[in-house]
This record gives sequence, structure tokens and C-alpha cells, in this order.
Amino acid sequence: MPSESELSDELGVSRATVRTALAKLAANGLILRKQGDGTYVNAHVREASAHFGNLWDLVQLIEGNGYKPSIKLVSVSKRRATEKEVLALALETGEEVVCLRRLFYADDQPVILADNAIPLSLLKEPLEDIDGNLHIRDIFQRYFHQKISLAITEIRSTVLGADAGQRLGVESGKSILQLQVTLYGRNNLPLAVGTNIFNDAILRLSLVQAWV
Amino acid sequence: MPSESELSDELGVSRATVRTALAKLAANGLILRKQGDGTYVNAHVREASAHFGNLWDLVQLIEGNGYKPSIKLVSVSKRRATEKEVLALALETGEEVVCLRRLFYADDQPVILADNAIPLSLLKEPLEDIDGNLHIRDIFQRYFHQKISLAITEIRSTVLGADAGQRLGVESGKSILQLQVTLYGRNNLPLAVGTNIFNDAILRLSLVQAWV
DNA sequence: AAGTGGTCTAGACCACGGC
DNA sequence: CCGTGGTCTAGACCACTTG
Repeated sequence: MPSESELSDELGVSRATVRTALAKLAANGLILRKQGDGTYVNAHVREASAHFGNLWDLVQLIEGNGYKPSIKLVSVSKRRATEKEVLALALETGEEVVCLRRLFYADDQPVILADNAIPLSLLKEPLEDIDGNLHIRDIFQRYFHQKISLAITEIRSTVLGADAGQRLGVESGKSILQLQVTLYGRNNLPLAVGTNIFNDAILRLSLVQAWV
Repeated sequence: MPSESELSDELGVSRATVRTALAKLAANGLILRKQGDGTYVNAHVREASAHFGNLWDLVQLIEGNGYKPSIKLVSVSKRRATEKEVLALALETGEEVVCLRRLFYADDQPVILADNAIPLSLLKEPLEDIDGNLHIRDIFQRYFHQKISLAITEIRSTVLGADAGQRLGVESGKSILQLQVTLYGRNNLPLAVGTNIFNDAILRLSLVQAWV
């Protein structure tokens, strides 16, 4: 790529401005910077599906694999929080959670079964209004009036159960990926916990890391 | 945290300098920045094991789980590259690769079985000299005179084979994580492909993503 | 309204890599 | 040696959040 000074001349901005822009690209692994040498575009990025560590953004994950993503709501309900959920979501025992079960498709093929539990106390709109086909980001914005600011994803290997197997159209008993996600809001409080059963026979889960 | 202006005053540096420092922390999810509000330390980071997307750095991964890491060389040899390796490493058919098989321990418990294949043509020192207990970064620096600049890791779920099961002290047939890593050098050419069998019953593989 | 982080300028010097 | 990116300064204004 052109050097920083060339870019700042051509674009009519200061070098500092060019640098902050390039820094963002570099942070996502899109370009590689080498002191004393130059800046290069990262030709290997296309090989990865989750460029920016967006493990929790299932829509992007499917797109990154070159498929057209779509979401289908399986069920929405409310129930008492389990002990695990009480712990993870910082609830009082006996509090209720909203349960979203959704199925993600890649080109009309089911690939991810996503279960989410969200504290009922955060819900700002009627439960029945929830449009389960939306992006999780928009669901939180619209019905919970919350913004997601942090996600922690734990990746596990597990054996596919009968129920999930049927939903995904895969014989149960197979080895499959499980992404356990905890989402946090702007106030640093937990918004949701989720379990995503991920058919890694169809979708690749690959990450880039650019070295300093 | 103190505001940028406070920090720049206290530390006697310009605000721009403070900003670049904070930007690095934010990129790794260690702090959260909110325009119009302030900068906050991310208390949830400690829940993650691989903060910086370092999926290929197994030593850091083990440390992140709170264990003391150690490496034991199982075998080092050379052989013809497989077809897959020819493709992934951009070799000619029939070229040879150096094969490193290593076992990673967490507090003296085997947790990761790592197989690496590196083009023999890159080797700059005698094969026998290789110290398999070193960090992969140092192995490349010392014996191949190469620096790792990019890594792409693909995460899969698989069934544990008999051989790997024995090495890891786990009964074979279990569901387990497989990390397939491709390392690239400064010149953007592939340095190595690796398959890491990862016992996720002991080690957690968790990642943070800070939202913008 | 006051304070925060986000963006930007126009300079300067340093550390590194390739030739 | 020269050009590259890395670091740094001392200002300025804007966008946003909170009280």
C-alpha cells in the first residue's frame, strides 16, 4: 500500500489521521504493517470466517462462510431462571427469564440452534411483540432498550443431543461445537446467556490473528 | 478510570500519547471506553482465557486458564508432505516437511497434543538441534530464522482417536476440540500447518470481544 | 452546562528494514 | 543511506452523556 505520508498528501489529511484509520484496519487483520518496510494488505483474511472476533454474531459468521443467513424463531417463552442463569445473570433466586430459541440458516440449511435467556426484568415491551427473526443486537435495542458492549464466548466440543440433532437435521450422537455466550450491556451488567449449537460440518469457525 | 486529560497531566505526556496507550488496552478488551461518559476497566476480562485472539499461542492459553504450562517434545522427524500440506504450505509435490509432535501440560497434566508440519526448505539449522520444548515463536526464530506475522485458526469438534487419547490420558471416542492453525511469516508465505488436539474438559477456550 | 471521549492538524524525532 | 512505520507534542473542535 502507499506509505502514510503519501496517503496523507493524496487525501489531504494529516498523517495522524491516516494512522488512526490504518490502525483500525490493522486491528482487524485486514492489513499488515511492518516498521521500516511498509503496509501490506492481508491476502489471507478471506480464508477466515470470523475476522473481528465476532463469535457471538452468528449472522456475520454465516455470511463470512459465504452463505445467505436467515433466522427462524422456534419459540419464545418465560420461565424461572435456572441456578446457572441466576449466577451468570446476577439475578435473585426465583426471578424469571425470557427464553428465545432460534434456528439460523445458511442458504436455507439449518446450521445453528441458538438458545438465549434474558432477565425478564430488563424487558421493556410486551413479550408477544418480540420479533425473533431480528439480529440479536436489534432485539436488545428494540425490546430491552439496551446496547451490547461486551461478549465472552466459550467454545466447547460436545455430543449432539436428540432434540438439537433433529432441529439441525443431523443424526444425534455426532461431535459438534457449542458456543456459550454471555453478553454484557453498557453498564457492565450481564444481559443474556446463550448456548449455540454450531454445525461445524457445514460452517467453518476460523479466526485471524495478526501479529504485532 | 481517570479521564484522558487527567492522565496526560499526571503522567506529563500529551493527550495523544495517552490515547494511543488506551486504544491498545481497549483493542484487547481490557478497558471499555464510552464517549461522553468515561473509561472503565473491564472486570469481565478475567473470565476469558484467550484475550487477544491468541488461539495459536498454546502457552498463553494454558496460562490464561491459571495453570503452569510446560512443553514436552514427543518426536521430531522429516517426511514427504501430504497433499493437504503441499496445498496449504505452497510446496512442490514431493517436497519434505519437518514434523514436530509436542505435548503441552497444564500443571503436569497433559492437555494439548500439537502436531506441526514445516517445510524442510525453511530449516536453517540441523534437524537434530531443534529444542522441542521452546515456544513455537522461538523455534521459528532460532532454527528457521523466521518471524510469525499472522495466524489463522480453524476450530472444529472431533472425536478423540486412540493414539491422541492415550497421549492425553483420556478415553478415546470422546468429543474434543481440534484447532487447525496455519502460520504465516513476514513475507506472507505459509510457515507451518498444525493440528492441536485440545482437551476442553480441562482447559476452557474463551474469548472476549469488546463492542465499539 | 460541563466534562467525557472521538477526531484532527502540523509539526518533530526515533527504530527499523531494505538496498 | 533512505524511506518506512512508531512515538510524541500542543494545540483545536466536535459528538456524546450526565447531572
